[in-house]
Amino acid sequence: MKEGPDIALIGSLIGDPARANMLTALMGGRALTATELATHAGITLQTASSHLAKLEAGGLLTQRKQGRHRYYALSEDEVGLMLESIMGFAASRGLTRHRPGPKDPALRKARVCYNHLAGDYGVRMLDSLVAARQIEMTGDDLVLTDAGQARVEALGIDYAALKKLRRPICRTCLDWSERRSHLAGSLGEAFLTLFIDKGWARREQNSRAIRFTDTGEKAFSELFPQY
Amino acid sequence: MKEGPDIALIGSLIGDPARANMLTALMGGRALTATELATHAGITLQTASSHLAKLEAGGLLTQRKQGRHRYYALSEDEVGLMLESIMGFAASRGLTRHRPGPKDPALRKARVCYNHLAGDYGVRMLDSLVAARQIEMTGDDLVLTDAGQARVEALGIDYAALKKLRRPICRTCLDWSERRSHLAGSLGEAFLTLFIDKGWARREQNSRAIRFTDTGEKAFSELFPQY
DNA sequence: CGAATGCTTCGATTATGGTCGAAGTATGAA
DNA sequence: TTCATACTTCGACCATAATCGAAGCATTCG
Repeated sequence: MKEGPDIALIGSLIGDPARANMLTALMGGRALTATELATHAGITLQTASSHLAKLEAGGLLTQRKQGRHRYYALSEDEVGLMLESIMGFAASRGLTRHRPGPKDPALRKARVCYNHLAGDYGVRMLDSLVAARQIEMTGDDLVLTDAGQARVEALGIDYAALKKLRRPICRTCLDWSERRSHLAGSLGEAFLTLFIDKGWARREQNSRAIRFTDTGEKAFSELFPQY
Repeated sequence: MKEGPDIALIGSLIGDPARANMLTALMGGRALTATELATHAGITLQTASSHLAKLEAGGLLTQRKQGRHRYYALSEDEVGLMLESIMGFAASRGLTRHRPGPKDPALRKARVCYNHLAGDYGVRMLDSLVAARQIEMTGDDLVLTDAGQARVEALGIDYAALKKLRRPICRTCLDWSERRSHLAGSLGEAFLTLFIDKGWARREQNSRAIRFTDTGEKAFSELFPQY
């Protein structure tokens, strides 16, 4: 007669208002930091940390460590579907909810992320490289293909030198504004350096923004077309 | 920034182990009494009553008063779908659950329910009448059609006499074993009386069981074919 | 190397709510 | 009417867990 406690566990995870707000925020499909999620839930960072640990232990969330940030996202499509069905039923009996507002618009286009390009341009660059089969992306792992290596060398990047470094050449980095992956690692740094060296882009003062010149814009669009 | 609390409410309802066990038991699609649900949950009747009131207030359950019993069932298809998605996710990370065992086999086939036929035969009878468009069933309301009225009179039931009574002619009654509706009301009583008068069936001693004779079985199958 | 930021862990407080005993209500049976 | 069954309500107890302050760890920046 002993009934399994599993659906109760999932329910109780969703049942706390703070966690429910976090999950709702993550339903947008973008990864969020612990601090952001704490704000969404209206609780302190300590409490949020506890909740996030529970959600992760319950399999609802996955965590990506990114520098001193921790980005949380829904772990599987199934989690989203489950939440959607609950939200659908809940919506059918009352309360509506509103979407969180947009973010700072200035840095969304292009900015430096430690040492590589991030923002819309960063995401577009990686997307384009993957679409052109110059980088293979399986999950979070990036591998430069032979075609990619040739392309990189043709651009004047010293690939052999990159290989000698202990740092990974290709890494994914979760984008602050786009919340999708862009290219990090030594190759990502090399690309940004290239853009700046060529005079296509330059860093803003007292900001992480990257400003592309007109010729830079044009060259970037030719190098990394959008499909 | 105030996020709606609705999915948290639903989650917390599902999140309690006792309530989760009740909901799981109801996922079989059959209505269950408060006492049965208390047993499934492993709690006392008082506690179960409190839980059931909450689940009903949350819109997950509906209640049907039937004599001194209260039958509870999932309120909508959407509830079942929601629970199914949660169970699917929960199952994908661990515990399995087992189905509750079968019930007393003796009375399942046919028995008297106060004054009318219940059990498998009772359910089959109503199903057949509805399928033949002699009774229209909208929700819990039953209406005898013109064709149904003619059929009833052809069988020798005094429909005019039934109409004079204050009792409702057609009523649904939730079946103890089948947990689906069968025909109650004065017409239900008239049918059972007819079966007994014709010698097709008789009541068992000290039991609520109804035993059909061979000719009764045959006549019943002809009168109420299964589609 | 500090200093600052992002997050976790620990510990204590507090409150929500699950639980059951006892008593009360409603329905059916005798 | 009286008794039995099915269920609800009330009240009190108790355990779980949500919360936050303070301290600790990890990472980046200057």
